[in-house]
Amino acid sequence: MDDVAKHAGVSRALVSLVMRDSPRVSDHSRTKVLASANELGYRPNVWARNLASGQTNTIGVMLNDFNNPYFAELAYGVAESATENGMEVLFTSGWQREAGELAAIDTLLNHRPDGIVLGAARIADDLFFDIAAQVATVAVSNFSRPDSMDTVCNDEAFGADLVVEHLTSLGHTRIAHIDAGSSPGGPQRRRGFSHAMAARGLAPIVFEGDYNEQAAHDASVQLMSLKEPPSAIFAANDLAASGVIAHLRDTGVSVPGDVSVVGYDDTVLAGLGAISLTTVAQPMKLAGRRSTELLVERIGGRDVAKHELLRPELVVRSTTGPVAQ
Amino acid sequence: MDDVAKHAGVSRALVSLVMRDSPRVSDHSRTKVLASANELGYRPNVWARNLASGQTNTIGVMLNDFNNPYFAELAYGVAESATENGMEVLFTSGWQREAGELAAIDTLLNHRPDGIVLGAARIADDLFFDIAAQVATVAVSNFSRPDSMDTVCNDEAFGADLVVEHLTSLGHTRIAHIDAGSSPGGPQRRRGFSHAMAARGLAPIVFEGDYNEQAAHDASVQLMSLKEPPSAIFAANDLAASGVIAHLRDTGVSVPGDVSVVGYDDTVLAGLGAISLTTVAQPMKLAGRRSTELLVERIGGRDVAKHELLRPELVVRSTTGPVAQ
DNA sequence: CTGAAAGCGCTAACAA
DNA sequence: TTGTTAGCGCTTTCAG
Repeated sequence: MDDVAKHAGVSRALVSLVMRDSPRVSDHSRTKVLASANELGYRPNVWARNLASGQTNTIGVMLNDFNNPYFAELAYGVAESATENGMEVLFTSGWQREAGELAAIDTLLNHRPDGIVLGAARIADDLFFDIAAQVATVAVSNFSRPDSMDTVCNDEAFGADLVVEHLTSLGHTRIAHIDAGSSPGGPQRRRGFSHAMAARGLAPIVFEGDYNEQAAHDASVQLMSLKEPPSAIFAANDLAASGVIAHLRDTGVSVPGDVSVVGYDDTVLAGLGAISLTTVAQPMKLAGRRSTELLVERIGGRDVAKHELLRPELVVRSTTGPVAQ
Repeated sequence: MDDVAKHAGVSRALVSLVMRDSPRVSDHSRTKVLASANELGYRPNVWARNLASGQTNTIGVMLNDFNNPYFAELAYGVAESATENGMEVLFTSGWQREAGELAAIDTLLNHRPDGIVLGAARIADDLFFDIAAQVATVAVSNFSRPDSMDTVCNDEAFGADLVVEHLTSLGHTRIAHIDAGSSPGGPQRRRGFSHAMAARGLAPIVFEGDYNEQAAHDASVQLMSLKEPPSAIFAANDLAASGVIAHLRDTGVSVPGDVSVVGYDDTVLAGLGAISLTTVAQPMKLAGRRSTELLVERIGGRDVAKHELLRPELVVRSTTGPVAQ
């Protein structure tokens, strides 16, 4: 910094002001300093800056799983909004294991970001409290509502209702849901489905599954061996829907000719030409944007918790059709 | 730190030694200090530590795209190996755009990790030099070989040869490759394919495509309208293969009855029950592990570049079969 | 806009 | 094994 000051013929304090984008520097000085900095290959040392200022201008994001497009969208939303707010973003992954999540959060906390967003973390509630006590925190897709932190969730009940509405409008009445057990969002989707069916005077058929192909495949086997198999299956998510479709195809059942299938999440695989799955799109990018904004507010001083509920949309593709005559 | 020292009744220096896992501290003092630290909720301030020590014990990873399982595996390998080496990992994404990559690398550089991994970065070669001059760097899946940095690549030619060997052993002779143009790895795969075909006395059919569904779909349309359409198609990657399969299915061509299709990368979508694609698996997790290890060596003082070439494997699923009679 | 001075929380010699 | 003493590179405050 001294070198830059010398090179530009100004004081160290001025260089500091320029590097911090202070408004009270003349344009002339600013360009001069910037030029010198560039020429000397000077890059402010964040550690020193953080140490002195107590701020990082960085937000940390813990993603339960890098392998899930659902989180990729969330990450993108956070990054986009953070850039607009002049902040940087660092990511860690929990690799789908709770121990991994803990380590990931620890890494984040070690680097002391100004705020963190927890993507569908499956850690215990009191750990959430611990974390929120240390740094501004927003939890995404976590339905517990501790008042110490903000949350952003999807309106799962509304999504389930969209699915039921779509299927009934196609004439389906025997509709089955393969759920996600107690995995995050699972209970909400199941409840939403049951309500939506009941509201239309239909009996909800629910089988236990999970957010993966195998569990859904197995549930599908049971489902199709019922005396009166359903004419439509609403799977826990896209991956589960893929498992169902694979099973139906293997057993010579036409999709959507004989049975309609709906997924959830609108991940890349749903859009694949070879699958083309009707599904429910969650606004994860928006969730990411909102998370960043909530964090910025928190950092700015807000101290009451906010809880957001986002509305999903139905994306109709080729795996749903009129009920067979 | 002072508080902890006071609480434990020792010197600040001792606390520092304990926090750094120094071997020359008595077990008695260590447990005492650790207990106090825990009780007081003390967490060493990394900024101060980094500033004073000049080290972060962190490695940064730039992934071109969070949405690609190919990178997720790489990330996992890096993380796993880093943990074993007592280091932490921070990720950024380039969101598939060059400007994004630059920003992502900048964020990483700002936090001054001990080393960085560049996952299939598409930035210019001289930028690589710039970066490698600032910090220990390893480039993954980048075939330029500047001696200032280590590289880890997949043996694309070998992978292409595996595909050709598999298809010819099934009796195919009219085999087409939809390539990835000049995208990373594309030229290598194309060349490997041509060599493998030529080595077996077969004429290589090559159409230009890219690493996405649409480009492959379009190429497939052209390919199938040839006077003598191929009996097997080797796509640039799994996504491209999905585009090909969608087109074939839409036009009533049976896979693999009429035409066999092979992908590349063995991403999740290849394993999907609804697709079940024969593909080439790249050892990306291993690539991640090797990257970390190379970095650790570099940080440890090695100053000659190492370049690694990893061997892919063929994964046979349901989209390839004997040539139609 | 400048210059000086204090200090962020820690590490790294060195001496005790 | 412990205590002491300098910094690490920056921000912040304040008077000019």
